[in-house]
Amino acid sequence: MHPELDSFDRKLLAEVQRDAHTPQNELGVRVNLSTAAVNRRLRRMAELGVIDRYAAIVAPEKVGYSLTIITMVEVESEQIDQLDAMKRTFAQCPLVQQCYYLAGEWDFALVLTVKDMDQYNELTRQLFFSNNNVKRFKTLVSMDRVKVGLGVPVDLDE
Amino acid sequence: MHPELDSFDRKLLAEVQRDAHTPQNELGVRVNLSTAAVNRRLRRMAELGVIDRYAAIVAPEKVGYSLTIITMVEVESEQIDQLDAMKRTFAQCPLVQQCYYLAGEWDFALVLTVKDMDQYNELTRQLFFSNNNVKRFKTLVSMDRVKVGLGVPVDLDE
DNA sequence: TCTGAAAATGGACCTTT
DNA sequence: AAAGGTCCATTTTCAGA
Repeated sequence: MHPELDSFDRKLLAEVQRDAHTPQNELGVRVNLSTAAVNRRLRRMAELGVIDRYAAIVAPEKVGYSLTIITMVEVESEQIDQLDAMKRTFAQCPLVQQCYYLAGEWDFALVLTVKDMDQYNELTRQLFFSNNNVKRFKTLVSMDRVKVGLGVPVDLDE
Repeated sequence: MHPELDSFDRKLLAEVQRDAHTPQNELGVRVNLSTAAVNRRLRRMAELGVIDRYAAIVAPEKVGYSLTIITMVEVESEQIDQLDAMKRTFAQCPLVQQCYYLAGEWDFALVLTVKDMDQYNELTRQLFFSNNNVKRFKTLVSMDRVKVGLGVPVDLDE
């Protein structure tokens, strides 16, 4: 089902999720592999899509986006095309960092980065009030981004 | 307050958040700067902490973590040391991708990646049931990761 | 795994504003 | 001074034997 990843691959994944700028020879000494082997394995995992991409992680507060907000959204209609339209709207908005479509009471959870409450207020009009498929929404203000990342666990044993 | 970022810096940030593997000479032609200037600016932003780090983004479903769950947690006591202990617990758990400490009804929102419901069930025991500072928690199952990222908007104008 | 070529990074130095 | 550009040394990546 999944591509075969052996224990070397998984160790590499763990390293490279933490810091993608570690040179491959250094990775080699850490996982006990030659530079070339590291290179081949990383390339392979990128081709397989296991490694989706490499990205710079920017500290939001350093660029003026110091407010993180989580918004729960309930929709009026769950018709596919309505939902798809909403998903597209949310996905396209640069202030929406993350959007999950949920089972249960709430239909969407959004993680938003904004400069301040004013900006959130405006966003609120744009995304929710002016969208007549939004039945209600609930705003949760983050006081502390305790842990933020996209790290996927890798089972180093097994 | 924030470090000064001019329009070149912001363009670079946008590029590099999307794909950190673009070579600096290519970045140079895109933003109209020499390779050396690109290099200096990226390094400076890394030193300033604007660029927190570079990371490989792994596709969770490709490594067997195909379930994303959002859990809301309400605590019993909001004493600082109790809270800190919880924050540490959550932050340390590899299955916890993200953890936000919230104002209002719920105290924490967690974004979790797990293999399946069994694993979530077990995690639930470990993190919530066996923690007597957890008053209650609510599980929201994600059916679609509509948008997932840590991208911070950069104001290309201004 | 080793070796070497090609590419990318990063520093020195000079020039422009 | 502050920042850009060019050129060069070093480091890193990556393919072939």
